[in-house]
Amino acid sequence: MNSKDERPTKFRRSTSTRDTIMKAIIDWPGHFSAEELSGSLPSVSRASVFRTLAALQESTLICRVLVDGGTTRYRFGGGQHHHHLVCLECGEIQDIPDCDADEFSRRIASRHGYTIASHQLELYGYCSNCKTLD
Amino acid sequence: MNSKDERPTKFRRSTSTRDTIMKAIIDWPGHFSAEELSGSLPSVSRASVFRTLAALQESTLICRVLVDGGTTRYRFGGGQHHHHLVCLECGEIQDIPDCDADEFSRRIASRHGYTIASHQLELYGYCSNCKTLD
DNA sequence: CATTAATTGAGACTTTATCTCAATAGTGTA
DNA sequence: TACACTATTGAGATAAAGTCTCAATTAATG
Ligand SMILES: [Zn+2]
Ligand SMILES: [Zn+2]
Ligand SMILES: [Zn+2]
Ligand SMILES: [Zn+2]
Repeated sequence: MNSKDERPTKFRRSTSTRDTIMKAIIDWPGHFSAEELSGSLPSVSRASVFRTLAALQESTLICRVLVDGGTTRYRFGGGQHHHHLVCLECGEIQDIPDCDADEFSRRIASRHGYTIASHQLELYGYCSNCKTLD
Repeated sequence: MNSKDERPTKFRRSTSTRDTIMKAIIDWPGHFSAEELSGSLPSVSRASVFRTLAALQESTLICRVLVDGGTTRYRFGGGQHHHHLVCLECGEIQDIPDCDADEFSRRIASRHGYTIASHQLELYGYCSNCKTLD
């Protein structure tokens, strides 16, 4: 699936509700919570927002960012596998396009007898702005 | 902090409540949810279990495992930084003692102007048992 | 247009976690 | 040991996050 195809396999019909949600996600500046997204779309039910968010995560159209402390935020994923850099001070989230995990994965997989299907990596730290303050 | 010191800096007094919780965590076979831990300790309040769990995560005495799909499980961390291998079929969770993230971290850090403080990596796949079934 | 099944909305419900605050109990000092 | 001080706890209220139900709506197909 490429990033222009806004309909994951799971969806069998295209609907205006989902168009509305997708547009909001793509246009959202930065990251958002499910609740924030839902709140910004009064014409769409909460259930639909959660359903769409869940379905989109199966593709890489949406990525879930695990903010330190356990809160979950989302952002448009652009259709590319990637990881995140989260600033612990200001909360900024940057995408990291490179992924080095494959070789590591293979080594671990053979050592533990696993077949690796996916992985999740998040880096936490301080952005250039925040590390010069305090 | 080493794994024998069962009192993170955040705690200023040692209490029997926390001793009870720590013992349950150390003795727990495998991973558990906050609710399961709390349920197994009727003499300890839920709030104390959550408070202790949160405090212990600041050290590596407890590690939080992010199970695919968003559920959170915990396990005794042994005081060592490590990652996890989660079986998507049976839910088994293995610790991965090696961590290759440092070099990757440094490269990303300089490229994005970040100072990296920590990271989280989880691998998802199928254990040797489950991959032969189905 | 009619049929069929996917999708939706509204709200109840569940799960997970945090908060409040009075009561309890460590810890250091006398 | 007794006292003062304050960290910690318990119980329950509350909040946050996500799921579920089901009748009504709507896309797709012919
Ligand atoms: Zn991303
Ligand atoms: Zn990766
Ligand atoms: Zn672990
Ligand atoms: Zn690591």
